[in-house]
Amino acid sequence: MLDINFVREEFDQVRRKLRERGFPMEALDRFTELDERRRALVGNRDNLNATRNRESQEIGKLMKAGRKEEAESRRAAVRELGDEIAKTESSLGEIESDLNALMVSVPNLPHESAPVGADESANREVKRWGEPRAFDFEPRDHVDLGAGLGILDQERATKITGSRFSILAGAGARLERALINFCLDLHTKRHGYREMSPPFIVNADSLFGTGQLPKFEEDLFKLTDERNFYLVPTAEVPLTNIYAGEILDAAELPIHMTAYTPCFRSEAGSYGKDTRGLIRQHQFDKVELVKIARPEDSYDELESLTRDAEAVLEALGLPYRTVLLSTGDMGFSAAKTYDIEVWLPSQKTYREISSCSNCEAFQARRAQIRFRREGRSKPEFAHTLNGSGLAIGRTWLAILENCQQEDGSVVVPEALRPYLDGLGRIEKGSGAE
RNA sequence: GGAGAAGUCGCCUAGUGGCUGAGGGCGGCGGUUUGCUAAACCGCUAUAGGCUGUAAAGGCCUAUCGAGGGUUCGAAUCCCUCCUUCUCCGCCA
Repeated sequence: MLDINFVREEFDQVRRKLRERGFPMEALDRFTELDERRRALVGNRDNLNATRNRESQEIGKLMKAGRKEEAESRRAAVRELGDEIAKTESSLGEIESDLNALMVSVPNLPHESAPVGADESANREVKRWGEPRAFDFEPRDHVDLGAGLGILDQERATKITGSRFSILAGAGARLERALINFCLDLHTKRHGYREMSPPFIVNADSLFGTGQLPKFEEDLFKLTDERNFYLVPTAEVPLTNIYAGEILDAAELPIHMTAYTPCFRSEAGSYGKDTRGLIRQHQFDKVELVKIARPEDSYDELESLTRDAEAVLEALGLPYRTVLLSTGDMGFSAAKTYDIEVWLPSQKTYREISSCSNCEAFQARRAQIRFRREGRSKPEFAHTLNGSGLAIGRTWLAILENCQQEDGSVVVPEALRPYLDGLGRIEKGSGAE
């Protein structure tokens, strides 16, 4: 959510930046009118309340003094005042809910450094690491490799649940678990993040806080439970909301957290996209990085968070590139986003494996995450950041594809072997134990 | 799942309809005193919104006693619903 005072005072700038993002301008047109009417009604209501408070107190005094008739005669007038307050209150309620609906649907403003453009074609590559391997045979994709090794079973998963679910088996399942532990160890031991194990089910308030609700409900799995519970679409939601509604001490910042969770996404509207393999699943694992930082530090924190995610790929020896997303390609809550894309030999292209964003105060304002500087200053909204470090499913398939051998086996990256009892190569039968 | 108790300004607590538009204590901040500490004493002590105003500030008003409704001229206080926590029983990884 944007600061309403900022929207009012810098309306032209807000319009320009939202246009760069592709936000429909018509939606903004009602802002000024709603905002002005709201303030007028609030003033009105407050004055009426003040009068009523005074009158009621008078009545109290009269009662105490035993002047019952006088009190009684005043009572009727105050009752009418009450009706007027109720009327004002109800028109104010309508305006506020309209204004709130507008404010809540407006995406974050892009940072100045984000390339202006309508879609991913305007993204700017900022880094490339590693050389895509030159194969002396035709590389297979991870579906062929995984099925061939008996470590990936999509058909049976479809039987159990449906499409876009999968079963990892034997060494495939162990590889997934190894990747989770590897990522967590790297981020906790080397990068200084605190490991958290949050709920995998969250309430609607939490999803509102990070920006998934109310606009993107169709992307979520909602429980039929009468409580408004949802499966987590990413650990960003529970982690960022840990400090919702709190005022932190400045000395506590920055907070660096990491967590492994499964992620559940309904992938509504993505039918026909990436239907083959593990690229786009309804359930996938992810190790997430979340930071809560002081505003003046948040862009440095974004750089280091992105570095922390890149470090995973470097440790695994997987070639990647990092792109700075354009204004039109960024997510709802982000002010600036780097996507990290891993090289996939089967597709001969880089595919997203991590997305690292600075949300500035956008989420903090929704979730009321504040901090107080030393001394007695007013609480300020913190900045929140998040990034994948990494998406485990996509890392799993990237390893299969990049480390495949002509015979269909897969050489395990050195860094991962301690997590697999020294297993150096996944070949047929190697995961049977 | 059943039975009971409770949720007040960072913490503890007073408060059963109108000097509570929330009192006290602790903690914190500022000050007085002091060779230095300590003690003592004095003052301050939340968040949000509106109006006004400014170099900053300040001033006035409103709302907030777990949340939301209701009764009333007036609700921390009475009524209803919900949430959370605690205790006991049952079940359970």
